[in-house]
Amino acid sequence: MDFTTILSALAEPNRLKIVELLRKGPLTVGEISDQLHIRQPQASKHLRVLNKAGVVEFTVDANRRIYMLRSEPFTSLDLWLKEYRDIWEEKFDNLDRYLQDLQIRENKENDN
Amino acid sequence: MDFTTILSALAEPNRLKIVELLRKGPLTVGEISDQLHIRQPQASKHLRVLNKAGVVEFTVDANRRIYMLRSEPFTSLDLWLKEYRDIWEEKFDNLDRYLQDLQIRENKENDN
DNA sequence: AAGGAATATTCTTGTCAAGGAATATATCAA
DNA sequence: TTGATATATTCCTTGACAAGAATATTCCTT
Repeated sequence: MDFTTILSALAEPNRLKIVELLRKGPLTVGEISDQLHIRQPQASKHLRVLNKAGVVEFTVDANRRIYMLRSEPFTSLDLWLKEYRDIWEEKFDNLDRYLQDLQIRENKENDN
Repeated sequence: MDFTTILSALAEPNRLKIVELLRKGPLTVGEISDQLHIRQPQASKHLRVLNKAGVVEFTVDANRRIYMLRSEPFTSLDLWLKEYRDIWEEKFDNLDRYLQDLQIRENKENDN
C-alpha cells in the first residue's frame, strides 16, 4: 500500500474522525454516519477510500458491514516516523547542521 | 497546527519527497528542485505549503533560503500514533472484539 | 412474494489544488 | 549601475475530490 495513499486517506477530516471512532472498536456504517452526523452515502464513500488505502477492513454480517481498523497502516506510519526520530528528538541542533552543510556547499562552489 | 493540515501537506508525493530529502539535512530551494527534477516555482509552492503546515522552516542566507525540517509535526504524529499502539501491536484480536461488540449491540436492539 | 432496512453506487455540481508559464522581488558581483 | 542568480508570486487551465440527490443491491422479516 502506497504511503501517500494512506496519508491522503487520513488527511480528510471526516475520514480521520472515522478512524478515531474505530479506535474504540468496530462499527457498522450506520453507526458511523450517525455518530459523525454525515449522510450514509458519504460514510460509505469515505469507508471505501479508507478500505482501498488499507486503513480499514470489514466483515459482512448479513445486511450490514462491520468496519474495523487494520494494523498495517499504523505500523507503516510508525516505521516511517522512526527514520525521523533523530530529528524530532532533537539530538542535534538543526541550525548547527545547517551551517555545516552550508559551509560544505559553498566550498564545493568555489571548486568550480 | 491542525493535524489534517500536516497530513495533507505530507500526502502530496513531491512534498513527501521534499521531506525525505530534508531528513538528511537542510537544503536550498534550488537544490531541492534539482534533486527532485521539478521546476523551481513548484518547489517554492510546495515549500510554502509545508511551511504553512509547520513541517519546515527556513533561514535566510542573502539571496537564498535554506529550508529544514521542524520537529513539531513529527512529535505530533508520534503522539497521535501512540493512541493506536494497542491496535497496531495487536495485543487483542480484532475479530474477537468485533464479535463482542456486535453481541452487545444486538442485545441493545432487542431491548427496544 | 412484499416491504423494509442497511449499504453501495452513480451522476451531477462546485471547490480546491497542482502544474505550466510568465513575471516580480531581492541580492550579489563586476 | 547593470546584469545575473535565487526565490516567490500571479494567472491560467486542468484534474481530482467531496457533498447532495437519487437509485441500485442485498438481505431480513412477515
